[in-house]
Amino acid sequence: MWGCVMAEAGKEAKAGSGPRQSQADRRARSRGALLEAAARGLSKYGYANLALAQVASEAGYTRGALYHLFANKEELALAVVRWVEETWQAEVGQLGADETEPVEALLAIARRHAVFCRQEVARVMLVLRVEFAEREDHPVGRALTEAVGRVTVECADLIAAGRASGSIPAGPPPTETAQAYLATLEALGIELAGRAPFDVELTERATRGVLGLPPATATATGAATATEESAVAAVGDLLQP
Amino acid sequence: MWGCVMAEAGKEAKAGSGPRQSQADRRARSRGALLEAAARGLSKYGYANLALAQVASEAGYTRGALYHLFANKEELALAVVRWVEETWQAEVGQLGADETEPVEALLAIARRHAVFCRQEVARVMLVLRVEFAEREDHPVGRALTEAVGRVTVECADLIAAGRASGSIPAGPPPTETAQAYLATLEALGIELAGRAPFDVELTERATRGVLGLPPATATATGAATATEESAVAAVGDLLQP
DNA sequence: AAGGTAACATACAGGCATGTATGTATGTGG
DNA sequence: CCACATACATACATGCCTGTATGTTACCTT
Repeated sequence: MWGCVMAEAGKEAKAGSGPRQSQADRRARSRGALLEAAARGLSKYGYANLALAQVASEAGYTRGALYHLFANKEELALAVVRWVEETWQAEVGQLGADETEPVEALLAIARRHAVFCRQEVARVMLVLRVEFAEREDHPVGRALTEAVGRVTVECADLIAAGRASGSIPAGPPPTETAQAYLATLEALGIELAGRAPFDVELTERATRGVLGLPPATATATGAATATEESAVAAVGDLLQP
Repeated sequence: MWGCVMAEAGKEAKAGSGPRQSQADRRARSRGALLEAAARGLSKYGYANLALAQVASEAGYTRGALYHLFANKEELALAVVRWVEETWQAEVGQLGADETEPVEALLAIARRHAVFCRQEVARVMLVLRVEFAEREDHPVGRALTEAVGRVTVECADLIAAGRASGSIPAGPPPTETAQAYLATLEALGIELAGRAPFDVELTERATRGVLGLPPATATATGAATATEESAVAAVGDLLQP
């Protein structure tokens, strides 16, 4: 939902479409441009190193606009976190409910996540999580741990269901396995971002390993990724660097 | 070599052993205590959020001592990076040369790395790498990319050798596979730190997956980890939190 | 034991970024 | 068309942290 707003919110959108525009439009455009610039800045420099003057500048504004749209630096970061979380949930996490088989859901999430990470904004969550992992006193840290906690529970449930149905072999407790699954996803997504098509391939390999599944046969892998690739191609177009 | 110095360099070491101590001893102790405090601080707060006053305070000194032992904040961080890298190489990476079989070397490295990560200082590399990944203009960023690059080459060579000998199945290029292998190690080490024994178990699972190996049989895993555990137990004692 | 030097502690100066207060232009409603 | 609110820009105040300069204590040499 936010994606479309963000996608068209660029530098030229400010003075481009016409001299007459409603206040709500101006506000939405400005907010979107600033959010996107903040997301890029956060993924590049992290929270502490992020200078709000540069964020506003890259969005085509000054700090005045930023402090008019967001209460402070913290609120800006929280808004970015919420936006990325919603986008991820809509583009990737949703598959957890769609697929009927838990194993297929977990593998589909893994593949889509790898594609999702081809956008540079995917780094935001990792960067902030690393920066605030040991600092849960900070509101941003709390928001992140809560967000990750929700996803972890979903994946743990999928793992437990898969084990109950026999499609996933036994192993460490579901929570720890889910944490390992998500950590692997995150790390590989970042590390191999843009190195298509190996990002998807290696992500699936690692995922299968964590879940205790044997390596996929060449034909099965090819078919699965091929069908996923086409369905997933549009994800990368939401935010083109 | 540095490890022993660091291990005995605590707050009480300053005034404990006796009023008479050589200048070199004082310098080494102070440097060690400051390095350890800096490593803890970096892993908790990152580089930008690290206040040198707090580092010095936690080590039992003031900023004056710190600036006497290290030229500036940057040099301090670089010293921490070098120290962690040397420690890792001695305790974990060395296995790459010891083991004769490439596969066994890679799996041994993975297991030992999981144990290595039970120390909180292991987070330092990840934290700094995330903070400086997109900023190679910074000397700390360069030092990190160089350090990671060296390890990546070693692992890529091991993977290539294993594939040549047939013990590792074919897959993505050795460099990308090595990157995925190391990223997985790093992420799981951090995420599962302290969750023994699942950290080792899940790390080995993910590693086998990345390399394209089938899941280890229960007996093989137990035996391997059992022998490793005993040989590796001492590693965690180098720096007890 | 006394001068000298190294190991620190304390005090001072400067920069950079956040947050706020004020000013200006553009849309909005009667 | 005019009062008003909203969207922004500019200017100011504040705080924290780095880096340096100076002072004090402990050790080393002869």
